[in-house]
Amino acid sequence: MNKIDLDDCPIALAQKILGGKWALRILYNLSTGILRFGELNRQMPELTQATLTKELRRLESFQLINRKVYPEVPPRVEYSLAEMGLKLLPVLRELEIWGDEYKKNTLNNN
Amino acid sequence: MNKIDLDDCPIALAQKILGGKWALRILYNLSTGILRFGELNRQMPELTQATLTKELRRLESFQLINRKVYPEVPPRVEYSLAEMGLKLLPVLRELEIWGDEYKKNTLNNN
DNA sequence: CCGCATCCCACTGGATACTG
DNA sequence: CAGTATCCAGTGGGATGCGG
Repeated sequence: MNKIDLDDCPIALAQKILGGKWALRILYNLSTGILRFGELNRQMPELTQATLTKELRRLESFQLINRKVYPEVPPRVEYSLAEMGLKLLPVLRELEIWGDEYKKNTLNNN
Repeated sequence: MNKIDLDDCPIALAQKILGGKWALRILYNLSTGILRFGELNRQMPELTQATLTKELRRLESFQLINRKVYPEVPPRVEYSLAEMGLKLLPVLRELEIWGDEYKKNTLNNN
């Protein structure tokens, strides 16, 4: 039933995958390079481990990020952008520009 | 408390404003030009009048779209992109490209 | 250190009916 | 035609505690 949307509208697909509250933030953080779980969490202290884990798994299932586990003790897990995640960089850049501009334009209004 | 995010991270701001389930779809439809309420609704039959109204009001409050009411009978209301909405066009274009690409790359995998 | 399981709440957004 | 009003369900995401 929602296959119709996804076929017709790439934006609907994008919204479905990138929607959520954290997806873009996570990808944005990863755009600077590989990060470990704890590092990601420290850059976004507002979300809990549980939520971060869920989001990472979701993004992984959509093949936007890679998850590399090192069989060590203590464990180490590194996240990085996968191919489709890398292709999202132009979007993130434009979005960043827009967000900055928006803040400037609404400083006096809000 | 979330002012911290908004100051630090333009992406968080963008996600807050553009999040939702329909924001990007609506803006995407309006990117082709001015549309009346009914036309918008026809292009997205999956959402109800009530939901569409709410989203339009929200986007208007963020100054992404303009709402022009014609004092006629039957009433006519036209929606168009406002300044900050127009500045979102590059994002929408990149997102569209990405969505199309994503579909291609996942045809055999899904 | 990294993450899973469980529980739970708030809020988004949908259904439906009515109106100028 | 373009809404409002009301009510309600689903789910996204947070809190907490345990485990390898």
